[in-house]
Amino acid sequence: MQRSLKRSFLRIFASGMSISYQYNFNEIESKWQKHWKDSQLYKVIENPSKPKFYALDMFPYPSGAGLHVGHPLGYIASDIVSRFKRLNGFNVLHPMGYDAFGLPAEQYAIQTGQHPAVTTEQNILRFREQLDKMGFCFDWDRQVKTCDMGYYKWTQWIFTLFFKHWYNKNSQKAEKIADLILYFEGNGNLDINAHSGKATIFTAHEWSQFNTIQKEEILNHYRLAFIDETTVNWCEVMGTVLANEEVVNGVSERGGYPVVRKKMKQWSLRITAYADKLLDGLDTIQWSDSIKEIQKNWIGRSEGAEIDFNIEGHSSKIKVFTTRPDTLFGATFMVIAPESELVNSICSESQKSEVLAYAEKAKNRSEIERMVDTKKSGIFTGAYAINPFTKKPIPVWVSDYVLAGYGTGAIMAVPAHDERDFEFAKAFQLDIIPVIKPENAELALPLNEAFSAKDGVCFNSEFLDGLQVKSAIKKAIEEVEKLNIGTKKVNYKLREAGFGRQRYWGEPFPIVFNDSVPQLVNELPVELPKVESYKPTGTGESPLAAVENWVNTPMGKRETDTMPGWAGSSWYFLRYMDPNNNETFASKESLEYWNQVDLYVGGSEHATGHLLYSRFWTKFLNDLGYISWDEPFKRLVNQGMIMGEDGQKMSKRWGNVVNPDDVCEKYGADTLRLYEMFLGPLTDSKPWNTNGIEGVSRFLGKFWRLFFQNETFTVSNDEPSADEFKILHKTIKKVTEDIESMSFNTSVSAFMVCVNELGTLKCNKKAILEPLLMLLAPFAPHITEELWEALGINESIHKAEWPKFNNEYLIENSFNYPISINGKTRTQLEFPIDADIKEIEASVLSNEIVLKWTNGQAPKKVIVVKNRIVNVVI
RNA sequence: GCUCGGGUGGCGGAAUAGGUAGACGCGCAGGACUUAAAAUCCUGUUGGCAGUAAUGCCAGUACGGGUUCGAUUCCCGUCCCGAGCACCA
Repeated sequence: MQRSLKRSFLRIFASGMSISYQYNFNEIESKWQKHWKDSQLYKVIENPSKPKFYALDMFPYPSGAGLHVGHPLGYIASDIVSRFKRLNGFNVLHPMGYDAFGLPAEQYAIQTGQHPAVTTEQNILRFREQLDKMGFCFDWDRQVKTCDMGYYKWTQWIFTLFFKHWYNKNSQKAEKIADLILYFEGNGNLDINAHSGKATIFTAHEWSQFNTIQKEEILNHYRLAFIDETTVNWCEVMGTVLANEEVVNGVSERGGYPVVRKKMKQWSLRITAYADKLLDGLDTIQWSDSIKEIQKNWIGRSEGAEIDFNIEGHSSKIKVFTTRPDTLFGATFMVIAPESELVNSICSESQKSEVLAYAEKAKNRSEIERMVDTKKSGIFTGAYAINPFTKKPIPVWVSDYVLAGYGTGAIMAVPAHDERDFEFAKAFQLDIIPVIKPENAELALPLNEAFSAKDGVCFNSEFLDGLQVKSAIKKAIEEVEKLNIGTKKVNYKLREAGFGRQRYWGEPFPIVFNDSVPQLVNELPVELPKVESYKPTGTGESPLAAVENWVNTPMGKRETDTMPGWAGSSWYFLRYMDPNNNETFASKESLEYWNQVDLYVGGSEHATGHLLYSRFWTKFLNDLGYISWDEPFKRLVNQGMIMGEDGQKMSKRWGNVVNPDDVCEKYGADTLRLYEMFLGPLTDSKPWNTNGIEGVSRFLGKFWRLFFQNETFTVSNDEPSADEFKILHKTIKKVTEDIESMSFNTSVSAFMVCVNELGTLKCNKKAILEPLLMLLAPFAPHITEELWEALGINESIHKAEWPKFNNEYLIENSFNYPISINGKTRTQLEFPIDADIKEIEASVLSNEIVLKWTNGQAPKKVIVVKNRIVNVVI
């Protein structure tokens, strides 16, 4: 009695108001959200005395549907890391904004006539309201919206940089077009090693004779932003060009109208200049293997040779790309793409009408037809090429299995060693001559499939006979180069990035045309004008084309296409560093301080779009010296999808959408945050489970009640016991490690274990609960702040210092060994931590359960792994 | 077809420099408190067999092999699921 009276109890009343035994999360959360906002707790300013950490979420497109519980998953994870880093002494940049240009807002405008700016703003307000309820530590002063003029001014500015630069393969850098022109004036272009289009060779004198239009045509081949003839998805019924995602299975997503491929002139960015850098850079960043793999495949680098084939009776040649020059002796025919210019020029008179008819039909084949019908089709041109090694004439065919856009649009066909060529040869009874066989075996002839393996030996191949494929490739290229008919060559699947959209709701180009010569507009921004109608013009031009007083300027006619959705998102991570700067896209100092994004969280669906383009723009800006690094995102984590309770994708269509507002209302934001983390590993897809949230909700209730006795807030100043310290430090260790490895589900579990154990011990000691509050603060910022205040601490818990882990509390003096017989655990025995192995062995062998198994026999072997396990082999 | 992931209780998932499989939570069953309910707390919960019970034995991490004293973890083969690419020469 005397002792218990002597125990000192602290009874603390937060700011004169007693803290309720009931955990009123709604009250607590709105109280602190307001408080944090008023006190600008999350305001971030550059502070060179502190190390920085940049945690970024992929900014959302503000759709009309609002957020469902799947959207904030990644935001919660990055929020936890941000808060954790801040508590560990980092100055953390954790911003949010909106990817606000795009199709859905425009579609909505077409239907309702409401200006996209208006509906976008409404949607943003709704998003903001939802985000605010979840207690994120975003610095909203740094918000960016890609559709703001103050933002897209700089998107346009970056475009002007692309326009004003070319890629020099010698320096491996983008350089000024102005300098290139100076060079042309003095030297022509013979010695320029550029990543460019097909520019013809000219001398300095010839250059001086070209007129402005001719000069621009040439420069267009060099510019990194250039006008290109590209294939677009044209929907005749809708009278508009469609984006790839608007075309599903060859028909328009809306209405299901047929879509054809149509050539059109539009802006492109010369991303292929950066193909190698984009590939090599992957080795320097911490991204998931799958995303790296997707980008690798997308870039699709392959090494081989380009070889010219003479055509009998023609002066022109057929240039082909092949990765297997070692099989040249087996090339028995050639195939050119239907789009190839050679189709018309080489085919014999007798074949002409048939060939042209085939080519025409193949060119217009829709995607859907191509997908359904993979049988080989083709037609003989009547022309023969000469195999440069065998000197034999081989027929030239046209077929749509050869793609115009890859390599040279023509191939040498080696049916014996390529499956597609084999199929074609079978269909049209063409010669199949094997030239590679397995190392220690003969090929079974006649072949019933192509032998395409790359580990084999050449035969039937004169000077290549007996060589392994790898060395034969080398030798064949040497020979081709000696004969002056070809050269070593690297090819990429990566296409130039189409940069024009025939749409209204996007960034206007800072371009006017004067006699078809594009010129930069110097005054930025070029403002997006208001229009009467958002409907497609039917001509394939954007609705801007109808705004005559905007299109026609004293300088010339404006470009009426707008930039694609990915323009604004390719550099937004830089703007957050200095979002309100009117002088430059971001100041040198802020760029240098915040530097690369340390952690980027977002969906994997952007693997070949946004994530590739951002890397491209970063490398380009690095070339120009605007930024000092050449990869934007050091570490990338792709959160998984949260599916509906029925296991299907969460969507209005299935009626399985869970709204985070409702969850916050019913359980509180802290519970929502904790539950989303507890569901499973961040990167996995997993279904939502309404029952599951109860468990997390109960946990927070238990946690809250640790601070109460007899329904009164009561925390003791007593010194904790060894057990209590052990529980705390075990949790510090686990949670710290788990946050670093982004294993949030297991840290929530560690909290539950900790609270269960402290509950059993009825521990209410300040020395334990105070550090525990800090551990939980990144996950559940409101409840911890409330209890922190109740402990009488004035400064916010989110400005505190992360608890230090002390291993001494975890040191045990004994270990409970699992004792197994033949690998199966049969009992357990406790031994001192430093017990002698011999003693353990002797003691184990005399144990009665072990004796039962050994049955008096001496064991074959006894394995003792110190402080791990004992295994007795009998 | 090719490439990359992944298959663990009724469910979400823990545990891999090889060392007690199923942490934590849900669900379910039983119990305490209550006139009752809610809330809260306690106990049990991989399957099979045996036993009144404590408990014991057998099987078990998609399937079949292998390496090892010991395999969810490493190796080989098969099946299934998911994602990406898809005539790229």
